[in-house]
Amino acid sequence: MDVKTTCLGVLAKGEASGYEIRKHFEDGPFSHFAEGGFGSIYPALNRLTADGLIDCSQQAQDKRPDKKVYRLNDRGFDALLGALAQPPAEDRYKSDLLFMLFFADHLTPARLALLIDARIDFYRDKLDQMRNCAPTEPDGNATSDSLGPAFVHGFGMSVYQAALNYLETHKARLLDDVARAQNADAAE
Amino acid sequence: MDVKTTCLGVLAKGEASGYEIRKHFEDGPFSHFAEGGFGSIYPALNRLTADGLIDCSQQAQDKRPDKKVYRLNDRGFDALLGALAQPPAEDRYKSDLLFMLFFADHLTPARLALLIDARIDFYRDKLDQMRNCAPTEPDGNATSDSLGPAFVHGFGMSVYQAALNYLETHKARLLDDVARAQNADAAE
DNA sequence: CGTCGCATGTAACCAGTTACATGATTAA
DNA sequence: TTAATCATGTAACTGGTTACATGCGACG
Repeated sequence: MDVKTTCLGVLAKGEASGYEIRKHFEDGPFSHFAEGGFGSIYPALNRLTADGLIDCSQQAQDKRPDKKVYRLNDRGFDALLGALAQPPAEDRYKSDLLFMLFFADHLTPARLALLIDARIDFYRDKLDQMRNCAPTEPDGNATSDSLGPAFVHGFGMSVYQAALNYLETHKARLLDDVARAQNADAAE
Repeated sequence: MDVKTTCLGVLAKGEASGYEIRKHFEDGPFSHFAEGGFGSIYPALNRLTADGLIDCSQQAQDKRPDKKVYRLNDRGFDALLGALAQPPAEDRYKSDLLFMLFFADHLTPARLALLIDARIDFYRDKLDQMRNCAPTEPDGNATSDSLGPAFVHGFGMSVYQAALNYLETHKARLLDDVARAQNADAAE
């Protein structure tokens, strides 16, 4: 599942420019399981246009480059369905932070606290942000096409919440244990 | 944080061959936040040897290629500490499954069930496997160098458990809602 | 006066994946 | 007999990241 397919997915939810697509990857409902920078999105969009899966309508703007708004067409929609019918690749998760914390005994408690606090803040912000863009309508009337987004949104929040809880409840203990172990070492 | 650094990390916990390192990425304590296949590990190991960060002792074996066991040396350890002192890159998580579930309204309930059940099984297996290789000693005596691994291990289990719980508790509802929405559509 | 947000793109680079090459042993 | 485990490696590919290029408006 490459950037091209991901773009198809974003466009299936509504027309957008390359710039807006990237925002979806960063902040929007796709942010916790997809990624892509300008350097991959713009070429992908050009490729999809050349392949006839999306249409582009140029909108002239004052003192700015033309805004190119892309819209999924029927062939593009079929291509998306095709990707959806494929067996999914395994999730991939990579974390520098966990790698570092794995070697907690080689870090000072101060640095550990810094690293963990930064991540706690990150999760708190992320959760706040997600609470403010829940995909279900305020009146509770879920439309058929918000079922998936709502499910995925809830999944993301659960996982982030679990991560946050873990860090909050185990941080002090880790700091403590590491400090004691290092004092013991120094005393030897 | 590239494969070279990750290999350094694995070797800091004990000598290993390329083959064994890959197993650590797949099953071992590094499996939930690091990855790498043979095609990246072997070149990385050769590079680290050339750079003088690890030492290699060849062990002849019957009817098999020589087993090359690598060991971290002082320079390699310093390099690891250097990497640990760097600001960590953001976590990256990519999930085909979540992307697919996002478009639940375009999938049949049968396929949704298949996808979700497969993932439920995955998390159950993973959690079982993790329970059987907890980094704390059975007697509860944590050594200083198991503090980090134990913390990271606990983190991973919490997050997997949260993901599993979510899928288990919300699966039926999603299937139901999607089926109803699709029936309504067909009736129109 | 700086930097963030808007807005698009290219080119070089690089890291990692995939496929290939080899081959014995053991369990299903 | 088929697949998995052990065991190492190379070469081609591919995909995405990074850095560069351009430029105005708004906010602090």
